[in-house]
Amino acid sequence: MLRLTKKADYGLMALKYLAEHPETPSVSAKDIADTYGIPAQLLAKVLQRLAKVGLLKSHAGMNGGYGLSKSASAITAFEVIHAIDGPLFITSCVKGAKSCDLEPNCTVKEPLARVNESIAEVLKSITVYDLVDHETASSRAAQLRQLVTLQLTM
Amino acid sequence: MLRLTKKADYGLMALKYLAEHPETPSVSAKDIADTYGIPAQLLAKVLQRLAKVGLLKSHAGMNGGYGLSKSASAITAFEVIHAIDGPLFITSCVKGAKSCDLEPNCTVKEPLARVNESIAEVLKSITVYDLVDHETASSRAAQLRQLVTLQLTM
DNA sequence: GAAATTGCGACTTAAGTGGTCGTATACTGG
DNA sequence: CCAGTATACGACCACTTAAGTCGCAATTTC
Repeated sequence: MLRLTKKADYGLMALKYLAEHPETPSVSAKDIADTYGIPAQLLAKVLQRLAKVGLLKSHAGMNGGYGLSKSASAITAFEVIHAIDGPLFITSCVKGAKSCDLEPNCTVKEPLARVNESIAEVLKSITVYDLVDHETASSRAAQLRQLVTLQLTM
Repeated sequence: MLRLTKKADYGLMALKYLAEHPETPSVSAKDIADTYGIPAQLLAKVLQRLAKVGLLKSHAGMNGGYGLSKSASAITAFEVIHAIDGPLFITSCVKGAKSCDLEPNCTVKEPLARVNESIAEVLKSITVYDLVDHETASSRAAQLRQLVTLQLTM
């Protein structure tokens, strides 16, 4: 399967929304949730986590809400996903510190760790800015160039 | 999270095992399961799926079992994962044909589809042969070179 | 002080994964 | 041709995780 959680989706959508509306300094979770038709309370929790790790700045009270705490181009998809879903491991055995408990030779783990790295680098190369629709060939090319560089220095 | 299922892990481990033991033309699911201490019946089902899509050839009866149906270097991790876990989608909304039902602007979907592509290419660049431990710098370099090429032609 | 909004924990429900069981089928060797 | 070994396959259960809800406290604005 290898899929993102909906929470991560929601988080990315919200960040994209904020990046697209720089004129409004603070948008409430409810406003964003209504825009996309997603559960407000669930989105609220997602945004709270993003605020907790410093990707968003929050403001309680009337006309409060959330705003990007830094430039959209400085926020990577990796940061967002990591903040919401925790560290990503492609292999199911490697969880935190404890390695494959009973199986001495989960021999596939080590090679797949490198695949994991590659995927992480891909996600690190995508920023919230990239999600916004200035889908030009140039931005795409720059993105790929960066990816290649990262792969080679891995 | 973004993790593989254990079934996929098992499948890759089994294929690696078969690649490491070319002298035995046919190995039973039970033998492989015992080697790694994984549930035999579960592995059996995994291998049955791999046989069904043609990655393995199976042989019932005494001294029966499974064998690679083609060279280890011709079997990609992508094929294996796809056969076991089905198509991989990084976004949770895009499932099969039906797109985001109620949400008209799941605006993140399209950019992430490209990320999905990249990940698929990474997995396609890893073969069962690569999983076997001839962990030399040269094989690693070749692998990266291939990856870069794929990314650039995406 | 009332309304709006974040912050946070507990809870419920739905879905997916991991694993087991039973049975049918196919092949091998004595 | 029979017994043993193995694949093939569907149904089923248990457990974990994800999705979503509820309730309440704290904070800010008007």
